Amino acid sequence: MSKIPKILVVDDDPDIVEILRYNLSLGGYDVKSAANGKEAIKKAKIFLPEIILLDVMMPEMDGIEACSLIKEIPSLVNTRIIFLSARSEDYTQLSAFDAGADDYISKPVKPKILLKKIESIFKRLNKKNEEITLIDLGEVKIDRNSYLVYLKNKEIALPRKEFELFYLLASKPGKVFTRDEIMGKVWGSEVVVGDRTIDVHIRKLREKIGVLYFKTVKGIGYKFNQ
Amino acid sequence: MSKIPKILVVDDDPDIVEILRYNLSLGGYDVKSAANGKEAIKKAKIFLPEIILLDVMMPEMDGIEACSLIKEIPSLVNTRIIFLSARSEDYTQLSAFDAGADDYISKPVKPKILLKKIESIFKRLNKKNEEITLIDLGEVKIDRNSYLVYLKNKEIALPRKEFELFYLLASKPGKVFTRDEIMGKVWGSEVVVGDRTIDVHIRKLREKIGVLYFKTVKGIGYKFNQ
DNA sequence: GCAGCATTTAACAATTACTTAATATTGTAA
DNA sequence: TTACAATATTAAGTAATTGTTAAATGCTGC
Repeated sequence: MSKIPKILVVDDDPDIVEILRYNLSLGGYDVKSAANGKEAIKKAKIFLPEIILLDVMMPEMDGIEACSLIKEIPSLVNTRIIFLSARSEDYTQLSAFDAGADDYISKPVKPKILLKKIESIFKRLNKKNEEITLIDLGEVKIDRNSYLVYLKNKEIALPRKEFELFYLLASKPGKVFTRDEIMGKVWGSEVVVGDRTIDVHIRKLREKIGVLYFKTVKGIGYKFNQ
Repeated sequence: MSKIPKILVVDDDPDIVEILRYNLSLGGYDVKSAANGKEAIKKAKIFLPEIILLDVMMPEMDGIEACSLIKEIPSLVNTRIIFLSARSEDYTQLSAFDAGADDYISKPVKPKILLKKIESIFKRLNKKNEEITLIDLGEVKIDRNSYLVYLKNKEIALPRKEFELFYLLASKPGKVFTRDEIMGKVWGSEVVVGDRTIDVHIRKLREKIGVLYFKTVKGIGYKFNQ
């Protein structure tokens, strides 16, 4: 993601808008604001924010209604909406989620929590775009949704690391993944584990999926062959 | 929704009652009125309105007290209550919501705003009724309306958290829900509870519904299997 | 304020996943 | 072919996650 993430803040109380705007700006976001539901919808259409912070209680059009309307605008279907409210009862939460809310923060808003939430939403957004939930190679299928692998329609459950490794290799059949690449993507670049760890996992995969699928390229790494 | 929506207007000032009655009638609603809290409760029990407009300041029994009492009447639990008040301070709003109010309009009431609010409440009410309240997987049925679970036609009552967890997992059979996901959707993302809380609830479900339905995906989360 | 249930915590056990270490085997370049 | 570095194979050790209980805490209706 290269662009600066955009956030629209909607609250009828200018003080709250200012506090939020200040904190979010510090967090490096591109912030705009609106004072009510109507204005929010108008501005959102032009601004196209990734996230909208929406007060539940507002004059004229309340947040829940605004949320419903926003969710119906095609260019904003992927916009995440976070509600702000003084009440945190189940009732409100429920109708908020019915209206299409993605998260919920109760007032008074603590800047740290807010920023954390926003960050985690962006992380999720980016992840979603990268990830495909199903790799379908005919004989072999890998379903991230259920964390299952299908081999000739036989269902196989794999432990996490094996699954991730398999998923990585199968994401580009025929491509050779270097050990460094595998290490970085499956284990994370900070984790330090021994040389043999990858081999052992490959072995497990060969055992469970079939030897011929996993080709060693000596000195380089491994590749998956259909 | 085929019936004409019913609204009960409660205010000690006959002029205000008349204005509201006039505007709401134009809006196509079936309107009745009461002049104080006591009368309101009496009439509400018979009239069974979907919405009650309740003045906060009234002689004898104020709106907040009346609201609390109304919310305790079983046949009126689904009735939405909108407060009317000359004051719009936070203080009033808070105690109104504590009493179970669903919305709030400050006087002088602008007919347009009033009608819009009412309309949006009805829209929400209807939407809720339309929404899937029953998950039917054959052997297993989960009914949101009654908060009951049917297992091979045997009725099982679950406590709220267990129910919500079950409902979430069963909403997408086969999908693995991560612990974070479960936490966010069942507990709310702000709530902080210990690591073992989810496990304990899963355990209860396994105990009551059956072990084989709930699959652990170690390192990821849980999924429901039919 | 108390009874009864719901929910959470905490401590520990059990299980599973992951890593390592030791050794064997393989592929390849000289 | 030989030497040797890279990889394979095991089994065992270690770490991480989840399961289980019981007890503590919270909550709700009387």
